[in-house]
Amino acid sequence: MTTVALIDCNNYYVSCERAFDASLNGVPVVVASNNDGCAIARSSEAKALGVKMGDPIHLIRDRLNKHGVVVRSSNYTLYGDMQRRVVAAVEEFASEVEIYSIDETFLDLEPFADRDLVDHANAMRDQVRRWTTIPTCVGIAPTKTLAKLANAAAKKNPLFDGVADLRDPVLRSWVLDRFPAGDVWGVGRATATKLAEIGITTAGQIRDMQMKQARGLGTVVLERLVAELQGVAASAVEVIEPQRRGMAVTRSFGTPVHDIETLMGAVAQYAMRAGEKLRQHGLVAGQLSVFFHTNRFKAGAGQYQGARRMALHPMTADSLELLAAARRGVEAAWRDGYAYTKAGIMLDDLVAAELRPRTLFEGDVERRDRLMTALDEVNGRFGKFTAVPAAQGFRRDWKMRAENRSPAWTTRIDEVPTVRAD
DNA sequence: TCTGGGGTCCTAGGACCC
DNA sequence: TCTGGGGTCCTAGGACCC
Repeated sequence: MTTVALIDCNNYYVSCERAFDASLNGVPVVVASNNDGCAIARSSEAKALGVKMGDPIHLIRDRLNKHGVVVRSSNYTLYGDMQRRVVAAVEEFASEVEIYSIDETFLDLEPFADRDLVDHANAMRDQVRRWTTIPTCVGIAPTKTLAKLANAAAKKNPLFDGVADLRDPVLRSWVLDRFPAGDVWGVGRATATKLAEIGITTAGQIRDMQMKQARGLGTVVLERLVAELQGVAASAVEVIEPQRRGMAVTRSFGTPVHDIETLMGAVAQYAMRAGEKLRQHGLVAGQLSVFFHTNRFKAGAGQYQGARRMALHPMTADSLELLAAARRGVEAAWRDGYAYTKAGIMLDDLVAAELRPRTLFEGDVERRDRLMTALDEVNGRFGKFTAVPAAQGFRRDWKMRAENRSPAWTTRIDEVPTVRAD
């Protein structure tokens, strides 16, 4: 038997915004996705007003205004930096820590299993609060899937007061019988529908499925899920970050793009950013895909999706090589006469830079490496886009909207909060 | 005017091989 | 006229996650 906990930050992006702006406390707050498109985080007050995850901001604008909901553009630099602090606050409470997402961390609590784990979890929550101000909930159970479920129960049911320890089988069954099948981690819309067709609507019923039935209805994924709900771990708390398989830089445009030069400018910026990400992770890529498409939500408008995949040999993390490949892809896939609203670059076949296969005719790789290092340093020190290739252009009409972005409170010296005594 | 941006894993089916 | 029985690898697409 293992003992797993999941600690999850409440309304994470909103809580990060509130950490540096007390005026947001007690009022409804929504954090919008890139381009100020959708609601991706909501304070409890905003949830109470009926704002749903993924609601398009422009469709609910009136309601937001009427209730005085504060809308913040997303500030991922801030959220990423705050995550580091949360993880640091949590580490001493577990033997192993797996960062699962920007606001969730799995903990191996096996060595602490004979303590009162509710007390243990509350001490951990206090520490996170003190270090970051961020409120959290904790779920404890024998497997990760059950810990996820326990966490959801801790959040939803006031009875638990923020910490649900479901190691006790009787309590666990009680919760599972009342937990909607579609809310179980790993059960999405398609699977929920299939389950409902055979009368399965609770987590308890999924747990009681025959393995063969689970396999037949879904795939091995559902089979594993049944095992996890039965308390048999199908996945462990993983400390080591797995090798990444792919990487992407994609953005919607603030205004539609009609000409290839402007599109190239956007794609050039994404290529530069993709190279930077590769180098940060010490990786090289073997394949680059570029795509661009029209607004699929717009009925009646001409629709087109352009995409090309280019092999990169030698494998590379050189932004200028990525840029050249992306340009060739755009040229090949371009079609006049459409209003493009989104483009992106995806990298595949990722390999650690030091394991990169060598080829003949590579050119002066070291010199280019030094150029890229210099580029990263300049842009790191003086801000993004200080040094850019001419192809990126100087006008960025297409750039995304972020009208209510909070400052980089914790990561840029010129934007740290100041306190005045007057 | 207007709907995010990342990721992972699994399966089916085609191409190709002996 | 006859037309096996395995393999592997790759890709596209679906489903799911935050």
